[in-house]
Parts: sequence; C-alpha cells; structure tokens
Amino acid sequence: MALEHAILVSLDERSGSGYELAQRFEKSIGFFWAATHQQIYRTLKRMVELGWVSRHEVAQDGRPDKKVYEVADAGRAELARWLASPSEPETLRHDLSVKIRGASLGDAAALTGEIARHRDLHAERLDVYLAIEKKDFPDPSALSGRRLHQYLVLRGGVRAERALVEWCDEVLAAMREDDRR
Amino acid sequence: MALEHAILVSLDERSGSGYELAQRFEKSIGFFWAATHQQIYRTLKRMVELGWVSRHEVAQDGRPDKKVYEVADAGRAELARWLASPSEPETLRHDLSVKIRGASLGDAAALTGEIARHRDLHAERLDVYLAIEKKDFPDPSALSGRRLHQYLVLRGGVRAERALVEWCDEVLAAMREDDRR
DNA sequence: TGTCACTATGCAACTAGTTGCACTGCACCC
DNA sequence: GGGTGCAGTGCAACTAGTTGCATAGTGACA
Repeated sequence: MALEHAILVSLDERSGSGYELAQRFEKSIGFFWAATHQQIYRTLKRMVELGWVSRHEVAQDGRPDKKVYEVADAGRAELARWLASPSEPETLRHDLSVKIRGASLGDAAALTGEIARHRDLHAERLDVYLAIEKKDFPDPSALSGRRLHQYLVLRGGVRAERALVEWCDEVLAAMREDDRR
Repeated sequence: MALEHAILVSLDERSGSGYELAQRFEKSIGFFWAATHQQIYRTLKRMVELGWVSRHEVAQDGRPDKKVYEVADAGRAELARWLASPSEPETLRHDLSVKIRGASLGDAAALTGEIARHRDLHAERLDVYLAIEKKDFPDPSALSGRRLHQYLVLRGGVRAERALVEWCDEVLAAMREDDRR
C-alpha cells in the first residue's frame, strides 16, 4: 500500500517521469522501498485517476519525449493523512534464517558459502551507504528538515547492514567451529 | 516461495497439524517467517499434492480430531535442493523509513509518536528474544548441530531488533533536537 | 546501414500474501 | 440448556508484487 506514498514522497522532492522514478527506486528511495518500473508505471496510472498526481508531456530533443508527474493537492492531502496514520512494522520473511535453521538437512558447505556471499553483499551495501554518508552528509549536526530526514533514513540502512554483516560473521564462525568438532 | 520450505523445516523438527504449525508461526519460526493459518492450510494442501508431505488423521479425545503432517522423502529432497540453491536477500520495504523521509510533509508530532511506538515494539521483541536466549541457550559455546542453528537464527533476531531500537532512538533524538531549533 | 545501448512507456499472466468469513468439535461454567 | 472459548479446518475474494514480453525514439559507432 505504501508504494503510492513512496512515489508521492519522491515526486514531492522533485517531479519526474516514470523512468526517472524507476531510477530513483534503484538507489536512494529504493534502498528502503523496492519497486520495478512495471509497478511504477501501473501505480502512476492509478494515481492520476485518483487525482493524487498530475501529468504533462514534455518534449525532449536528443531523446524520446517523456511524461512528467507532479504531486497534486489531493496527493499532498493523502500523504499527510498517511503520515499521521499508524503503520505496522513490516512482516518479516528472512530466507537465509530459514535455511540456517534447516542447515542440518542439507549440504553444510554449500550453506556456509551462501552465508559468506550474503555477508559480502551486505558489506558492499554498507560501504555504499557509508560513502553516501561521508560525501553528502559530512556534518550531520548541521542538518535540519528534509536533509536531516534523508540522513536519518540512511542511518537506518547503515545500522541494518552493519548488523547483518556482524550476524553473518557470527554465524560463519560458529558453524565453522562446530564443523571442526 | 519459501513458505513451503519453512513448513518443511518446521515439520522436520516435529510433525504436526496445520493448527499446530500456525501456532509455531506465531512464535519460534514465525519470528523470521510470517504466515497466517489460512496460508498454511492452503500450502499444506498443495504440498500433499506435490508429495512433499504425507497426512494422516489422528483421533483425539477431549478435543476435535486433527490431521497430522509429516515430511515425505520427496519433501526432504526438495528441502536439500532448496538449501543448496542461492537465494537473494529479501527485497526491503520499510514503511517507517518512507514516513521519515516524508516527515516535513505531515504532522511532525504524530510521526515522532509513531516512531516512539515502533521503538517500544522493537524493544519488547528484543526482550522476548533475550529471554529465550537466556532460558533456552544458557551455554552457547556447548551447542552444536540443530540446537546451534536455532540459536544462531535467534541471534539474528536479537541483532536486528537491537539495531532497530538504537536507530529509533537516534531518529527521535535528532528530530527532537531539530524541533527545538 | 546495421546494431548496440540507453531512454521511455506499457500490457498480461502469474504468484504470493491479506482479509473476511464460515463451519465443527468439545470442555467448562452458569 | 446456553454461552464462552479454544481447538481445528477451510473457502473465496481481493491486493500487491513478480516475471516475461512488447514497442518506439534517439545517438554513437563500426
């Protein structure tokens, strides 16, 4: 239900086309809300029908024309309504944990390899986040408003990825130790 | 796709009825894989058709009869296959982060209240996990095999919830500070 | 002139999860 | 005998997300 709202937040930061939104969902806002371009186009269509966003065609030269979306008053109202409403924490579904819990029923070596792969993947993401933090937010104490909020969300990513890396390391160490015995 | 596999792991630990499984998905295995009883019954039906589990009726006295499910050979094979196959990290969708990023577009006080609520919720979960850790795994270094794997998954929960609590605290502090200015 | 790569938009079919409801069995208590 | 509450099983409709495909415009380069 929140894809609409994520799009509203992103469009409010800066109006853009479906294509541009899809790109943002590959990074920045995509770090905490996943969406494919198919989903985005479909949702934008619905949002126009609801009157949450307005659309106008923009001719470009050197590249195909595009349709730019902008948040409408009804969209801003909906966003305010949603922001004030309570939301439940995401229901968790963590593949890797299921696999670890079932580890004794399969190939242990393959699984530790898989855990190591996840570890590296999370470490990579962590590096990306830390690089953004360093580059875009060198002086956090000076931040306020919108910029502060962006920074705080990024901090959530940093903390989450760091926790995951550390957990993978703990799991790997314990499973290898168990293996040796 | 992994609900089948989570059920296989759980049934392998101990055979049980749909109802019993649904209860396990309220705790233990449910801490990292969410599922409702409707989903579980539907999936069990499919798994019987696939030959992954077998089912037999068990008469009870003092309570209604039940249908107990047990992992079949084909189920064990499927589990081994799945354990050896790579899996992508879950796509993230974090409501609260979207809300924080859009904070300037709504009622700031309501949002900080919401963040505080989430903070408490995560703190509560953390306490639950820590209590289980203390009670069921008093001596982690002595663990091995299945028990070790259960412990390691629990550790993931502890780390995740702790990271969330700390992040909420960071967000609350920063937003309140920003408010005062 | 062809093809590659990127910009740009979209439909359709499928899969997985959510929500609301419905029903039976049985113990316990008033 | 009637209500409450837990045990136990399930269907149906809906919503959200995934996957595979289709198509067009434009610049760069061989």
